[in-house]
Amino acid sequence: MPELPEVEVLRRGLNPALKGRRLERMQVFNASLRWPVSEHLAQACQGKALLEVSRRSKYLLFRFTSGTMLVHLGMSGTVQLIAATAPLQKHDHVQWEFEGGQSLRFNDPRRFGSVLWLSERDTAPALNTDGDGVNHKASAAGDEVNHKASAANAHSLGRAQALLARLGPEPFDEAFSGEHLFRSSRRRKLAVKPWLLSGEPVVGVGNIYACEALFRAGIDPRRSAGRISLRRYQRLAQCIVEVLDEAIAAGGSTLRDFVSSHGQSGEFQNRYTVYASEGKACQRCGESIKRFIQAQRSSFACLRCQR
DNA sequence: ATTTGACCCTGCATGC
DNA sequence: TGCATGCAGGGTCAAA
Repeated sequence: MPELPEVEVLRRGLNPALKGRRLERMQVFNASLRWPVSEHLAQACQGKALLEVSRRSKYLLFRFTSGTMLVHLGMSGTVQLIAATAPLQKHDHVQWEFEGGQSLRFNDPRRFGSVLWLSERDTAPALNTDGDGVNHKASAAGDEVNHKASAANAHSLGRAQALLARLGPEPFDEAFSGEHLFRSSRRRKLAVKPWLLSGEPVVGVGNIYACEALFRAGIDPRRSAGRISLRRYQRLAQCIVEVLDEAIAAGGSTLRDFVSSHGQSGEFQNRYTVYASEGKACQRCGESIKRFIQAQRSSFACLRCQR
């Protein structure tokens, strides 16, 4: 479901409702997500005030006074504001009850999502993931009963840090530009579309918006990243920002199940030019839109307009 | 060092 | 109606 625009729409909906409120209780109904939800997570954030909901890439970051909770929605995850007493739905896995009766629920049929914790100490500085990973492997190998719980906790902690440490620039940051795309792509043979999806040159761009941005920029998704000119990358960078901006303004894309924190559907799916449009006429030239597979993902393009 | 393909899991649409 | 198949917005990981 969620690429950057959808996650950003959620973030914007959550802040007015939850910012500044104390978290009274966190309940885990099903801990088996992408990684097990740490048993210590609830204990770490309960009773703390939520300072702000922010976003990095496709991760929602709930900044508490004591640390940060990271929520990733995977393919099918949603978070919804709801009354704490509302009946549980199928695939509701986690609930956070805030003061004043406002609650947030995490629902995810496919369970590709994750809920992880970063303690205050590790939140701000420390991008020192190397030493971290080694330590946790060592302690997990030791595996005494006494240390089991803390090792599991430390592991999920290192996990969150590692996820954030590897990310490329945000598309709306100054660090992101055509020059950046051009420089970081030299000698890369990988096709430009899977390269964009890798999160290395830019984060938050998923399958839909990669297809749409490449169409706007007139670039064939199959072209090697290293064989695209600076001029064309400048255009692409601009198109990526444009597409994401427009999608956020439209409330995101609702293909199956995406809804905002208040249950609103997005509208951007009505403005796709190529995504999910196989066989339709290209809006620019009338040629039939083609679908093909790259890195196990569907790509859509007009092969006359995109070179 | 890059790049690939298998895999994580459920739900839905399609065709037989 | 049931059943098998293929597909889906995310990402990790081992192996080539």
